[in-house]
Amino acid sequence: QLCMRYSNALIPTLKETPKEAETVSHQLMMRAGLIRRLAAGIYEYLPLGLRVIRKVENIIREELNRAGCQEVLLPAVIPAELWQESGRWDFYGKELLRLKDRHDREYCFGPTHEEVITDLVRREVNSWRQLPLNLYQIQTKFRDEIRPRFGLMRGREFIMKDGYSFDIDAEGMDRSYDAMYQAYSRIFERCGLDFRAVEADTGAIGGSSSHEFMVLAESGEDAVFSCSECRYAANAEKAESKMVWHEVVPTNESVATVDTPGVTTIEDVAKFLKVPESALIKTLIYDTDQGPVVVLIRGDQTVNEAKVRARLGVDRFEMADENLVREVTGAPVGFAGPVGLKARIVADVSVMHIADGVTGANEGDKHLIHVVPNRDFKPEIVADFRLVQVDEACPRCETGKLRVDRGIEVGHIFKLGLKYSEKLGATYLDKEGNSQPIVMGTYGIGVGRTAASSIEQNHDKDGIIWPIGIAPFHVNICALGTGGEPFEKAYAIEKALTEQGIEVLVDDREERPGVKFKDADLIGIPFRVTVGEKGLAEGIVEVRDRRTGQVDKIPVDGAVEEIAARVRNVQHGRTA
RNA sequence: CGGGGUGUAGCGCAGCCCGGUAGCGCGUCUGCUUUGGGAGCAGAAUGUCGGGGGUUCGAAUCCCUCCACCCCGACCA
Repeated sequence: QLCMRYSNALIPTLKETPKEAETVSHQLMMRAGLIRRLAAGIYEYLPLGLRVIRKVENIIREELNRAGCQEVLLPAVIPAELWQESGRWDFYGKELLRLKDRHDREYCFGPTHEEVITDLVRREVNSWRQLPLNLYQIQTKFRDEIRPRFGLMRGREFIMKDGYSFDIDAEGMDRSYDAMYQAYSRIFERCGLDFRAVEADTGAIGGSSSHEFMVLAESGEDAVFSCSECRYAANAEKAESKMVWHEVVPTNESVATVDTPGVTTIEDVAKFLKVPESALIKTLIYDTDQGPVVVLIRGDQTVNEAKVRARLGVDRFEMADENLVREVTGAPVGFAGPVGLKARIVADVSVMHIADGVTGANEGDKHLIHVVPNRDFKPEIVADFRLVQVDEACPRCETGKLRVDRGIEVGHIFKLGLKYSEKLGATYLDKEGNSQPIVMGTYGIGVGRTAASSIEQNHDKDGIIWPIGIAPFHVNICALGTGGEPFEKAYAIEKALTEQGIEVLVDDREERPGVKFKDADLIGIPFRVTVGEKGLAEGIVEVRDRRTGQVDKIPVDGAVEEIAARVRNVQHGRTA
């Protein structure tokens, strides 16, 4: 639908900001009449909002189809058996919306579709000749989030593009992954977003790589670390930094016990014993599905639980409660240490560079001093388990420092490997006739979130400033007055522009000019064309650029060509 | 799930402490005037005061309870 008349369109703009809306994108989506809320995290898409959503979807379709992907549409309601087969029925938790039909058979409303697509592929794909294959869909998902917020940014029901690649081997998967990386970059560019592809944590699956596409915005829920000099970027869970370790000479003194009555925190112990926090060996007890694990890190550093989780390959990983701490260490919380501890111990690299350490004695109100790693205790694993901090050195280049920004995750690509194909038995016959597991990748884009993050990046005090690629219309014609020549002229321009494939909203309401201008700014269509009696008397109409605010008077004759040219210019990335 | 908060007209809010039968601004409708940045005047409509229960002669207001929503936290393939 190329054109719309405002007078009979449902565009319920609001002068005031609904109090439920906290972030700019949520506020403006409400005020511009794009969405309305039905329940927590569940929204209605109104005509303008839907148009934006469809624009994003179509950009996704074009780029994915160009990259050789095929669109499918899978069911939203999925039988429990498939999820039980993959093991996620028990694992996914409360986020999974579970349903029962009239026969009491169990289903879930799909939050993601690895199971369904893998099931389809295992039934329909048998030969290496059918691979590689890359299938995607654009569909409504449901995740029963603990706390939905920020409008479309974190809804429970949301529209997502999810895609899956199937290859004969890891090299093929890498190629598919790279193709998606490129396609995603083009998609977000066309959506007019300032984004970064950052390295992401691969979770307990381990080994494979993953990137998140983050839109930089103040309101972002995720931290993005990036290098000031090179292209390194990673999310907080994955980020590494280059630490400089000084050569240390371990103390010759043997371990000694000191009384530290009631002194339990790192800060207090350091103060009490008059040593820097970096001399302490912080000892944290975790409860995991592999049993208790003791994690050591230097006192001035913070454990990155995601790194430990990934390295150990555990699924459940939480801080031990008081009872478990006592069970493992024999002491109350605050006096744990690795020396003589009969437990599974892993350590961050930082610990191994402590020359003369202090740690808990596994006995109430006592600490140990002169502790030397590898002499007094030996961790099972030494690795990078540290949460990086701003201004630390970039792990990739020599010169850069890490900075941190807020980001909104709009896309995620992930090398799955064999996880689902093995669980569900998705195999193919290779050239030698041997059965091989299919190697998979999974790729997602939050469609509504992409639209919302565009608003976060493109707005001013008056409203939204849509990038032309996802704007609900290209041109907003404000016909001033209540009819007569301005309206006739506006309709004529509308018709001519429409014939050239340009999308036009004509504001033909019986409203004063100010009202139309305010709404035009709010809605944020890239070009506003004002057709009024005054202008027509001079033989001109006005074209206003929403982003720059610049107004140009152009002759009525030839106005259509001029407007069309400006739209094309912006569409092709040239400044008007 | 823990902590905090809010539910009164389509939207934003006052009234609640100190019970007396519901109000303001915007929006909506009608008429007249107006018409280049959210008009003016006149008139009008609109509420189970989130639901249920209780106290009371009388409850938006006090008490109990349930629900919804928002914020912070923990959680998040």
